[in-house]
Amino acid sequence: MSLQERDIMGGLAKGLSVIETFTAERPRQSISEVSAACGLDRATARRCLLTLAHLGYADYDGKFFTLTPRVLRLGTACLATMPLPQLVQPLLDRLSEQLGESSSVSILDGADIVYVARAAQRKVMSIGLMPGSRLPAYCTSMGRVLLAGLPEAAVGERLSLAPLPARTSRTLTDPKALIAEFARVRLQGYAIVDQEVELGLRSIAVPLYNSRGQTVAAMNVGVAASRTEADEMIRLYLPAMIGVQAELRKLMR
Amino acid sequence: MSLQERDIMGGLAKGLSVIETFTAERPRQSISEVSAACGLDRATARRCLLTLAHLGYADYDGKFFTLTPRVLRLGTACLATMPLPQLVQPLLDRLSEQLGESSSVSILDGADIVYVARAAQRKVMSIGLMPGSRLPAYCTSMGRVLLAGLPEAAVGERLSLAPLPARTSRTLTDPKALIAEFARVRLQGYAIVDQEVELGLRSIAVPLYNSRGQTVAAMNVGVAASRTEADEMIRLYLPAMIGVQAELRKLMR
DNA sequence: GCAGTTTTGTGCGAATAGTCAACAAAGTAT
DNA sequence: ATACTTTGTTGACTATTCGCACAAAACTGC
Repeated sequence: MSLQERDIMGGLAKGLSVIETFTAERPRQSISEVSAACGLDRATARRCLLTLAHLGYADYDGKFFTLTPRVLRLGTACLATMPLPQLVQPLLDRLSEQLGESSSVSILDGADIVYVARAAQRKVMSIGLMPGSRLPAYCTSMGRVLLAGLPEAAVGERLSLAPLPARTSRTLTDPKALIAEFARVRLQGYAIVDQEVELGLRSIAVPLYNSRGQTVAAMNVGVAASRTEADEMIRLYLPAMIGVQAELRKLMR
Repeated sequence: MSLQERDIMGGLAKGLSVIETFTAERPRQSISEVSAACGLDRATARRCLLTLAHLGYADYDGKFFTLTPRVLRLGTACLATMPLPQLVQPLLDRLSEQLGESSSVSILDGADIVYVARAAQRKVMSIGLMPGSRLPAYCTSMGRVLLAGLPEAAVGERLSLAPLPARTSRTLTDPKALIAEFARVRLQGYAIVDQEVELGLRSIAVPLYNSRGQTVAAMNVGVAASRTEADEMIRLYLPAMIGVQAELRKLMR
């Protein structure tokens, strides 16, 4: 065993990767499917699944395994440890009501943004968003604000973690163009994304800082493209967003 | 090792229990704290935590461990496998808008209800609710509907899993009274809870069935006590809720 | 019905993790 | 300053788990 990996528990790592193989496309999996999905030996995958079932994290009908709501405790254990959601939720509710549009807060995880708080005002997106939901960072306004706050080397690394599909005809997918856009976002202090995630949806985002000036999250306002032009968004939404940004900066550690 | 526990992986079980020791009250924990919280040897807890850190599920500053957003992938892996949230969300949005009040869907996990979908209309509760949030089943309208759908033996077991604190002066806490209330709920097909979770909050819930008639979830409408009397809720909200119940029944497998 | 294919379950040796105890380091109280 | 507690780390020994190979069972297509 290698020097630095002396204290790594293989069983735990394998079990967690087994949980992550369950997705919307594969909600019910047999032992072989799981084994193939995460590259484990069938015997090992079987033991992981039986362990999960024994602990109440999975159900087993003799053939297929499914995850149980108990798994949600793991995720909420994490959300609960974050002070950010509780702190921003009231500010977010007020902002959203004031502007009459949906507003969200997200943080970065790998190449994704993860929603941690949301105040929905009217339904704009076809996909349902809720705390814990994920979207790729490169094509979202919050993602661009968060990536713009990272050192350039780290950005390249994150972009290489996942493919950059063109979600709509307007999606920026060229890494160079994206890096240039991040530089622009860093300078102007906000990001606007115009129907790059989904046609008909525009979004503007600003970074959220803690009291030490570190970027800890991003906040956005999303609006139907038919309601507001892209350049109008700056005038209509940005001032109120900057206000929340300043308020939260005082509250965060 | 015993016969049925031959295929249980201790490392996985221990690692998951380590994740669950992180709560809002203990967001940052040292090795010893984790060790004490889940009854593991310090050496074992250390290896679990180092493994989690190595895999990106935790951060380590040399002294304290914190969970990272990556842990959320585990929980959302589960939410994503459930067809229910996607199916009910549009119905819930419509119902909520129609009635002008917040509406939610939840399922049972142990002695808790877990929110899986929510359409917020106005802020009634002091605590923020979102998909993944938990409340004790015994004192919530959705919890009572769900418990009423279980065999009586199972109900007693679930109630004994956790204490039954009186969250307000009106909370039912006597197990016998609760069992009687469940019987009433079962007969009438809905549950009303009047300020037992939180003062100022009333809620009415109905079970949601699949096409085979099994109870798979519960749906509620919550309202400020000052806006609607308890007996008014039946007339104002129940008919629309029954409509959604019938509609969903056709959609669910 | 039967052979071929896929999937699941089970020993066994090799490798790994868990326990316990000792030790070192840091903080606390006296 | 010294003794005492608490905490993190390491090593040795034991027990358990991993992954391979094989056996059994289920599912295919003829």
